[in-house]
Amino acid sequence: MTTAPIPRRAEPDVRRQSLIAACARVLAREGAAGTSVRVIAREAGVSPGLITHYFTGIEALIAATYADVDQTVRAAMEVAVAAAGTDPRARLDAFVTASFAPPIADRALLATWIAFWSLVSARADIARQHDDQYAAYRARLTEMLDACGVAPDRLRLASITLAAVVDGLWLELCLSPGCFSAQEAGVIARAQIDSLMPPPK
Amino acid sequence: MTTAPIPRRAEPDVRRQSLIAACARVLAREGAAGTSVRVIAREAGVSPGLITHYFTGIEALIAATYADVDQTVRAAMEVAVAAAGTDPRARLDAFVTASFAPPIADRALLATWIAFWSLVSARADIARQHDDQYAAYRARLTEMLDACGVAPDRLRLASITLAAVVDGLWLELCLSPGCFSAQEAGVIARAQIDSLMPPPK
DNA sequence: TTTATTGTTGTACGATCGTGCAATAACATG
DNA sequence: CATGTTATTGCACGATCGTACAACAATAAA
Repeated sequence: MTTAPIPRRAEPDVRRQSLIAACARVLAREGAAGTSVRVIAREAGVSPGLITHYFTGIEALIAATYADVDQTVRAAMEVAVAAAGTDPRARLDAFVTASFAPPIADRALLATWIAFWSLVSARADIARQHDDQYAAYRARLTEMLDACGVAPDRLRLASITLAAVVDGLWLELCLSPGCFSAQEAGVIARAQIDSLMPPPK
Repeated sequence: MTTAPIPRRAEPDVRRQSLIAACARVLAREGAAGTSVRVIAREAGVSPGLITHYFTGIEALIAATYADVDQTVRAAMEVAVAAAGTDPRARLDAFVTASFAPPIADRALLATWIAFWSLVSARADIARQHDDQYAAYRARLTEMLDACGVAPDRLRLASITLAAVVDGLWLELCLSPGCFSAQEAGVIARAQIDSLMPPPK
């Protein structure tokens, strides 16, 4: 978890990434209320001024952190899907199962998500970023449901349904880990997929 | 939405409630980042010191606001259920349908929810309050599923499933209102209930 | 080695934060 | 009207906030 010490003078991309990682760590540890420029800078081992140098402000840093987390999640998902082989149903199962396992079901990730959500209501550009990322997520689900033979006129509601189930389970799994297990969440989500499948002929 | 002007000296319960309402309004308008003691006080038309007089701190006020919102939601739910008559399935349908209509599906409510969630990771007492309130919510769902004849050994997963679907739909409906409609959410949730029902004999 | 470039530091600024506390004002009781 | 109670105010305090900017330091080019 601890990052390797970064040389005093780092390449912009490396430093940028280290600031994003530090922001995610602070959000997870302190919560959104305790996340400030100075705390993040200390966490990253740099001076506070450097954050202003790389980002317009702290909200831009949170937005960038959210985008980064989103990309991490997406990559982990695709790895799980690729490992499941070529059967469309097996790939869809792997997709939802991965949603409840590390590194996706993680308190640190949730903290970033929540901090980002808290900006959606007040800032239009953040709201659009959320719309875009969520649309891409549902589009991916739609693709996989289509490959499983779900009828085209049912695709829209089916993807919304599956996204809602997975999100609801993921959220509660992170917020109240003692309530039910990741295994149970997987069972529920796969049963949900069953009920969305076209009837066998 | 605007509250009637409160007499300079109010009964403690009335004043307390007006501070909670002001906190909810500020959370909805400014987001969690812009919610401070002074802003809430100005919104409520009182001096900043009064908030310290009624609450231990701003986090206690947010926790109280969350508890109040939870109670409002619960009351609205029960009204909808009672209006649905005595048929268990009709009552359950009314329960989930009400989740996607005002005053439950509301941006102001969501803002309070998110602000509260952002405190869960960092504060143990807040985490327990969340656990308790969510357990009560699922217990109510379990009751209604039981009344519909769901087998006892399926009750646990069934209630978790339905709670996840409703939560996921509610969350996305509030965050991205343009993505799908409340009517569509209702259709999805009722279809979910269908698939949880015991097979007709 | 000298020069140019630029990542990085450190600090200072004004604003706002949450909180504590004495003073004030409204109401109940006599 | 006088008196006690308490809701409420208004301000001051120290801390922390986000940001700006001049100085510094590390690297590449000449």
